[in-house]
Amino acid sequence: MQQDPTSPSGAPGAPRSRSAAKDVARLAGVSTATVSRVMNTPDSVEPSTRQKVLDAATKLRYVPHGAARTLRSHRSRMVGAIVPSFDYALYARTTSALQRRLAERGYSLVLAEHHYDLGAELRVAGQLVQHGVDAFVFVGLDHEQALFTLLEDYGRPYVLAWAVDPQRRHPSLGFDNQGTTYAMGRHLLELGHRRFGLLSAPLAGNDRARTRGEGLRAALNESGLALDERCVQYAPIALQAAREAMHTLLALPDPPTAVVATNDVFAVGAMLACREAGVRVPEDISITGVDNTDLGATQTPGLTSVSTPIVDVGRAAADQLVARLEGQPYEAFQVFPADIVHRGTTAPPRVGPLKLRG
Amino acid sequence: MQQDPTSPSGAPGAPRSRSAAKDVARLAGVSTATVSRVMNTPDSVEPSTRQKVLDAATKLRYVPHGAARTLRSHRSRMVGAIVPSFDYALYARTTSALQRRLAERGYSLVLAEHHYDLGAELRVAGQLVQHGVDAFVFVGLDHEQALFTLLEDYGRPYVLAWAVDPQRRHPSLGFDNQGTTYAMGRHLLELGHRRFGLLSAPLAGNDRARTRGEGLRAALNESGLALDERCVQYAPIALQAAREAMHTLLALPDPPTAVVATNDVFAVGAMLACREAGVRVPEDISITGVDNTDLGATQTPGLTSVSTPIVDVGRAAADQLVARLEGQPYEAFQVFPADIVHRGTTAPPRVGPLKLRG
DNA sequence: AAGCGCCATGAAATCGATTACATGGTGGAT
DNA sequence: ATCCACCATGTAATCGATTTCATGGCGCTT
Repeated sequence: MQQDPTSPSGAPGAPRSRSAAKDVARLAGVSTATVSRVMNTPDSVEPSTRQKVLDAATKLRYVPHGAARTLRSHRSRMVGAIVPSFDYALYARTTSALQRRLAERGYSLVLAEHHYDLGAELRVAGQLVQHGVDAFVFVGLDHEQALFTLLEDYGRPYVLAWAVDPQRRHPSLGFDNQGTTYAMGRHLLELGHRRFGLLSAPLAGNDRARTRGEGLRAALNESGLALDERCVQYAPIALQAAREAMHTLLALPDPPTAVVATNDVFAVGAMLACREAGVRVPEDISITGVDNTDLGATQTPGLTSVSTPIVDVGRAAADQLVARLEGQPYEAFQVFPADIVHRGTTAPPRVGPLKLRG
Repeated sequence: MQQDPTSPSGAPGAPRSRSAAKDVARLAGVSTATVSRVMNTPDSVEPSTRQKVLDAATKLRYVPHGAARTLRSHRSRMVGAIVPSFDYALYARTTSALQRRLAERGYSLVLAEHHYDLGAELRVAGQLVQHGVDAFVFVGLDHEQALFTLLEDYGRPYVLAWAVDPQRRHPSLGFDNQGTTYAMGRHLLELGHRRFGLLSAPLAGNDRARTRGEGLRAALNESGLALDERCVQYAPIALQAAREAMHTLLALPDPPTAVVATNDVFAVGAMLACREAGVRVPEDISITGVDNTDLGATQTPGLTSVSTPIVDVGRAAADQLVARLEGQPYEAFQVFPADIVHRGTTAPPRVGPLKLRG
């Protein structure tokens, strides 16, 4: 099905006479300045004139030329969000909330991924600055210094989401990542667990993973316990990688009785590995996640997890950036609560040794 | 935590002296025309001159002004994708593949949702056209006629993804949606099922749901069977809605022995309902999904589903649009295979009546 | 050595809106 | 009745790059 590039299929090659402000001005018998005023500050123009302009604009199906507008006014009404990955349901939900809120306020969302590569994040941000994006949302606290330099050079407001900067150097909206796994650690300690595993994303450039790991360690330290480093596994955020990591843990001579995963994907991957190995959850081993996704909630048994306020974060990010772009007051730092959701994957530790199938 | 709008936190108010082409030109001792040529058609300028310009650009950290470039050249290097929802993992994966491929070719992705509202889709597309987006990806075949008019008026290439237009009026990349459920129907018929349920998204504006429903009906018709309309449930794409719809089906005096869901979310929602009602899958009832998501694959038992080639679709969409924007030949229509993935949710029908718990 | 054409480069018009400044008219104050 | 202020509107400069067109220089041909 080779298609000739000049074929009319899909859309014709040339704009079929896009009408510009001057066309509207001519038809309405006013100047382009007045057309512009009608579009931007309607109150500043006489109602009868305004109506003439609006009628003309409708008749000509006039749509302002965004690039021209941006060039002159230095505002594009586009907000960029650069997230690690669309593929993890969490980012998708935040992004969805963000986009919805922005759209309500007349802004568009430009979205990009960096696949956990902060260098890529910087490059993409540069591209978006070039496209004239007005403001940015980034995920987490870890970023290249050059990213902040870029944003300051170009005067672009930004907000970090999903975590709150303890030093308050950057506006940030999120929740207590460390608290999520700390709470899980406490819960499991109270159930009687003493030997823990940790399933984490690679730490480089990922403060969420790092602080979540620290949460568990903090809980253990409080009880005079420490994490055996052989029980710590790092893997990219994917079901299969988590599954393999869990198999490694299960193959240990003395496997943990409780495994804390820093997100639900890892936890579900771990459950998969347990199923394959014939290890029962929670009777033989307890597993917990973070983020409270449908993926975890629908497992058998349902995954005990922490509900993170990701929709609030998305909405708040939109609100903050729009407020800043429009010179309104705003809350630079906001912390939303994250609550543990008890389901069926935790129980007191098994007594006696773990028997693997096969 | 009120923040003064003029506060320096986050980013300073004004661009810290962005340098423009004329600055680079001055430093390199050339004209702005030459700077432009270095950026766009490097081969057309003397290597020594080119190097001087590049050095100057680096020194001044010159970044071309996208809006100015778009205004003059009528190209923004932005591609828009308007999907029903980010929240469904499928769209996220396609979008991810799309973005990655576009980024490789120097294009950015502008993303928006329409929440299954074709009017909203049209409005958002209008906004993006206004922002100067060069080309568009839409999901499915059902769209407002005005959308196509808009795109033609402004000469914007577009491609429909996730389905292939049987009349070939619009460039489209996808797979055989009807075939997915047809295959499931055949499979279940061969297992001996005669009484079917259908769990579907609302049909309005959703050709994927419609054709998937038709696939099952076609399979049944071939065997001289018909779908009992009381066994057809429509629900928004959400776990809870699907769960409730399934409870309705189970409460029927004569419930189906096999339920075909038009996507994995519905199927998993149905599995949830079965668990709650004490109905065993697949012994008491068979359930199938479409899209082969992790959500379905990790259930117990694993959901039998159809693997849809969504990553291929995303990549192909990027390739086609870039080719068209750059005047290269392209494939206007592409069909990718979708394969059934057998897991554990189908079995021959139970003999004897279904007993509900509680 | 003269002439021709090509290539690299510069000057200036241009894209389409916003906006600073200018202007004319209207209403209110005195 | 006069003057001032203000408001609605128009005129024209401007944003920053691309692109058309013009030009000068160089090499090649004969």
